[in-house]
Amino acid sequence: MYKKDNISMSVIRRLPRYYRFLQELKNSGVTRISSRDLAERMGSSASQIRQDFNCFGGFGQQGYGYDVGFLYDVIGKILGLQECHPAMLIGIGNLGRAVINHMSLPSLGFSLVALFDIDPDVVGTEVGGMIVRDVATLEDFCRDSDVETVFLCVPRESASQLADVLYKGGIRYFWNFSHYDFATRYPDVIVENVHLNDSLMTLCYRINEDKHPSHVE
Amino acid sequence: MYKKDNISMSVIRRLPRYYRFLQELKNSGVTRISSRDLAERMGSSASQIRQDFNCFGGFGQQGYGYDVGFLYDVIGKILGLQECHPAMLIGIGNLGRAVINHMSLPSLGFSLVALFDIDPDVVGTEVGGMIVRDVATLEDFCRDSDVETVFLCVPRESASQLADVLYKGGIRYFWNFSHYDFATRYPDVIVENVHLNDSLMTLCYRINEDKHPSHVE
DNA sequence: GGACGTTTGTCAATCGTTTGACAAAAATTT
DNA sequence: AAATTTTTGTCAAACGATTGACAAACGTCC
Repeated sequence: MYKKDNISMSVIRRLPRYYRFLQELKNSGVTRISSRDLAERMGSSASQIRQDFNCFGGFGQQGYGYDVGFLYDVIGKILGLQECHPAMLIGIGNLGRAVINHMSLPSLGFSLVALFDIDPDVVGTEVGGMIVRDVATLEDFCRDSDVETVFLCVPRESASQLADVLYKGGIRYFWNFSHYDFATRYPDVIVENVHLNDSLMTLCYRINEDKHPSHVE
Repeated sequence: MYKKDNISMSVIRRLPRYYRFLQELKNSGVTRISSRDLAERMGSSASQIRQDFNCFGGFGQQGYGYDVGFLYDVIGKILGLQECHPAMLIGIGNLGRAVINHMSLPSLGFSLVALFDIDPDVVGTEVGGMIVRDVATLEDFCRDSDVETVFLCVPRESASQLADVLYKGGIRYFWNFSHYDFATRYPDVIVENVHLNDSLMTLCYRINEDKHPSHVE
């Protein structure tokens, strides 16, 4: 597949949203869509949509538009969702369980191969068809497996304690819910942060802005 | 407080991160910091930090830098975290429970005043010191209360069913974990989305990119 | 208190992203 | 089959964000 040299993060972060909208269209039986139509539905611009898709080559046809099913598949391929990156998840609290039980990881390019927790009451129990391991065995597990991805569903302090073990164990890909900053500490890791606090603070700002226009107090 | 006319979202979304780093500095007893120091710790640039802060007025002092405690407080004020926006949360699953039990909402500008779920086994139970209400009573609750904010921890389908009830009930601020798109459907609402799927797909892309440089398959 | 080093606040330059415009290509209509 | 309409792919312009540079202000040292 053709691919522009430098795809910007802005484009990449829009791909999952395109994917979602195309899935919807597909499910509701729509087989073709123009950039203008799609832009209207998504609240973006036709120009941007065409620009984005053309980073990876021309998938459309003049006078016709884009084939919904084809485009959906193409974006899935670009994102690499057919892959199956083995991942481990640490922290079997509510958040960890939400990920384990309510996300379709295989359709997102991952498969969970191990769960860890520190709580003796949780270690040894079954969650999502797997037995939760003791986080004390994490180092061994990292050494003996080829897993490179971790979903980190623990508080900041736990994350800071685990960081070195994970890095030394060869983990390079982090889906990080903690407030621990991996990217600044390890130069060669790839981190995707989900900071619920940050998101909520941003909402707070925007609400205040909405209620008291043009003045910060 | 002074404030530039148009603060860009890029700046706003960096504020919570500044806030977090400043809190750390404060906790470890650091009382002053220069933009250069802070930039180094955060992996950003001194120039950007100064530019960002100066959107809201000059909080630093030449030859000295920034007072950590003061700056921390100022950013808290800018974000409006001293506010206490009443919010309701819908969807008492793992995700909802994670928010209820593990986030310090009062320090993020919110307070939970009502919980809703659709599951008869959950309705009536106590979670986080509150009794879970039946989502069937949502419409009444919206009418009788002045809550304008909802934390939506339900799947897409439930969100689409609730959307109109919420909007008609006067809800205008959404912290949205579902894949339902409020912003494109209601013009005058403020939505802060947390899309776990999108985040994970992005990680998948970046992993593939890392493993097979410069070629998408 | 004067000289020197530090660091901010700010402006301009650079860089990246989004938007607008239009030729070329395909579909559709007549 | 020619004319018209639709729509892409792409290039350039406009816009927005980040970086770099430097004067002015302050702190520190002697």
